[in-house]
Amino acid sequence: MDSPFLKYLSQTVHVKQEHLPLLDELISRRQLKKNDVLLTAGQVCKHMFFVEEGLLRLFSTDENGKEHIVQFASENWFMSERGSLYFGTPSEFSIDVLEDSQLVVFDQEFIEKASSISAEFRTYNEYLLQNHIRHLQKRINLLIGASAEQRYIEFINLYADLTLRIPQWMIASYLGITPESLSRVRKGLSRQNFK
Amino acid sequence: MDSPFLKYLSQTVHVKQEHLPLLDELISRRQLKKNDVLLTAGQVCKHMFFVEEGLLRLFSTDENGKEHIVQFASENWFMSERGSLYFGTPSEFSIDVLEDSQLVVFDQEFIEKASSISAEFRTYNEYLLQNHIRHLQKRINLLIGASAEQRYIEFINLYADLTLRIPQWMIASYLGITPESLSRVRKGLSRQNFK
DNA sequence: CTACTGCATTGACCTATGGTAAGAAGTATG
DNA sequence: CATACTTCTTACCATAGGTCAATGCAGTAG
Repeated sequence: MDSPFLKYLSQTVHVKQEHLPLLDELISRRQLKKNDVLLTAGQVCKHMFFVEEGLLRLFSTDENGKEHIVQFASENWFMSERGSLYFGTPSEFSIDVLEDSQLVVFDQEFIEKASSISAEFRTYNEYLLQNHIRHLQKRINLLIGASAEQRYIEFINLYADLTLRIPQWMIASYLGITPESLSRVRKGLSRQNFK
Repeated sequence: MDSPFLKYLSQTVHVKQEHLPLLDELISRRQLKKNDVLLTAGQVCKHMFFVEEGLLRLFSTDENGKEHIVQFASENWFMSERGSLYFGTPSEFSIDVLEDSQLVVFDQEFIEKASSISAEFRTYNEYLLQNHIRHLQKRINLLIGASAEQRYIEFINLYADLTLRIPQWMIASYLGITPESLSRVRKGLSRQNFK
């Protein structure tokens, strides 16, 4: 009964003990394998996921079939295509599984119910939205103003743990460059005794 | 009494008539001139602005003194550095005035009070956050996956009105390219009979 | 009218990053 | 163990976009 999600709700979201069982009733869990697909572009996203264990990615596929990674989510992160979930419109993005994963699954209705049950949950949900905006804005600022090398350095500072779990070509995709370019960037950094 | 802001609250946010005077009491207005500065990077952002008339921009300045524009706001748009406003941390970004403007000014406390006075306001505020995220994500997707030309075409489709009011070098800055490059992109498009 | 200022354009040249192809190393699979 | 696959790297060339400098063209202050 002491799942990572309940622990997170209790310790991080500060949901009161008495409310935990009420929320626990409303969620379900899924066990997924590497390469499983959770959302395909064109579908409406009906769920939000909380990663208890594993790793997910949110990405788009362009007209040439190239994938562009918008977001990763590992342990204790939420993942969804919020635009599609909230507005009920088809998603431009897909979500799939990079490592065998254990997920908590819920929907928009859960968020509303949980917000009315627990004021702390409501507050935390707004915190998540605000934080997400801050993060995306910072990333845009890097994309319009910084070199591939600077962006890579930012990435490994921010996601040191993920850097080891994610193949480099996916990091390149997240940074908006090709795997070959990232390889060259890394070579350049290693020549400068970086790391 | 029929200010653009109250009209917006009533018609777009769907705040009830009886709540309008309560909210109106809590705001103030400012009249600003082109080039006035509303927020300087390094300061904590204390306000959110609603543009009744005029045009604002949110931008960063990099170590070489180059400006990178993150966002514009014209009539009936809200502008703030939400990260700094919500978290109380110093802003990486600045806000200034591109055209003589009339603004409604309020703070985070207003948002909370207004949310408790008017359920419609609370709902709309969450809508704004969700919409902002959707918009930023889309922009990131373009920055990591699309050419300067594609991004420019997206921009003028989305902001046809602004395209005429904003100097091209600022549009270039928003797109993450130089003014010279934008000029060449435009030349290329005109050769293809674009527009 | 003249001078000044800011913006857009253009050309010549340069640099960062992309495209392609190949090989090396590691890892999964039968 | 053998094979196939994925990832990473490297080399070579191509290209988008950056840099710098010059020009032209308003708008506007004197």
